Amino acid sequence: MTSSKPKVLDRIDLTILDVLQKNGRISNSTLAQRVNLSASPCLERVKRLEHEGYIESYGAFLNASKLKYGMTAFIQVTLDRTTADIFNKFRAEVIGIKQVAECHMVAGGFDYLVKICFEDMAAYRALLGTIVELPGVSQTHTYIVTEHVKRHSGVPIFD
Amino acid sequence: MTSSKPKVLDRIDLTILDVLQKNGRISNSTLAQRVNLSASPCLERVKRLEHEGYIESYGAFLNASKLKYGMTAFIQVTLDRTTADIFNKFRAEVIGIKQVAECHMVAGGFDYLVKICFEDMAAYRALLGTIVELPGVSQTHTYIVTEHVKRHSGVPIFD
DNA sequence: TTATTAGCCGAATAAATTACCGTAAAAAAA
DNA sequence: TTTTTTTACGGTAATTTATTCGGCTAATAA
Repeated sequence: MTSSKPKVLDRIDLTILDVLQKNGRISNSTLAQRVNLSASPCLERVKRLEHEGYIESYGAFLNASKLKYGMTAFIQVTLDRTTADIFNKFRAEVIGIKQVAECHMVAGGFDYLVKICFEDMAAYRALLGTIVELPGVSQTHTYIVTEHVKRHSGVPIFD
Repeated sequence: MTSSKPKVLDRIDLTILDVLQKNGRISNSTLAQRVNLSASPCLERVKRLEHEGYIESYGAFLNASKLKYGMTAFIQVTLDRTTADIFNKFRAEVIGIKQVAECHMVAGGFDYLVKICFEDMAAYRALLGTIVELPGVSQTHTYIVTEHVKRHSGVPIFD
């Protein structure tokens, strides 16, 4: 037997996830203090949480405004035919657009909700032109974001 | 003179941002190799990028499905009166809801676009009930996410 | 009870972080 | 052009951290 049992996460595991989600670059020794463990079992738990897939990756949150991507918009996209082929082509191409921060297929009125980031209205027009030309796109509607009320709040750990 | 000049980011700075955005927990020494610097000037640059606000924070991306928040939806929210007071109250309360992953004020048809995560439809109903009761809410429309085509792609660094 | 397992601590060592200094190249001033 | 100043680099060394390993303890199962 190689696989380990699907152990339930205890309070310490959850605290580790909560801390790492908010401070991905904390040192293991500091993390250990936070959860009242010594360094070795703490590191063991972090490794386990990574290997079991609870932690998918680590990243840095950058200031988009300082990097010329200070504006955000959501574009509702409707495709003209809902065949698997059309969907696949659209997906493949939209993923390749760097300014597309997110793209979700949705139920409830249109097909895709695309979140984009860009510098100014000129960049927006160019980007919209690109998206309108994607395979199968029949109509779009844009909502420009005027204020970020809440952003990258992670997964709720302690309710 | 205490403040430093607003230096333009060079290729090395941009590479550092690009790498950290995708791998927030990389060690400084490995990062230094990637950008062909020794450890000390590399660390200096990272610290500078943090202090100048290019890097806002670091985080871990968790697997929401394994943590009982596998479903996502976007809720369009319209408020009944558009006074500053109503907006402020709504903002203050929506921020406090843990399952609200994002909330954006938007122009183009309704007032707020709220992204929520939840476990199942029972949890969704409870959450929608909470949101409908928030100060000033007059109507909502929900789009359930059926597929994540693209997620947490960061800010484009190299176009 | 006894064996087994899981999970912890602490020590030892390897590695990384971080501050400091000397140097060289580039920029600014003379 | 020459000198001065600034900037950014690399190397070194002290400190801190990561990581491995052995052994202890408590809970569980036989």
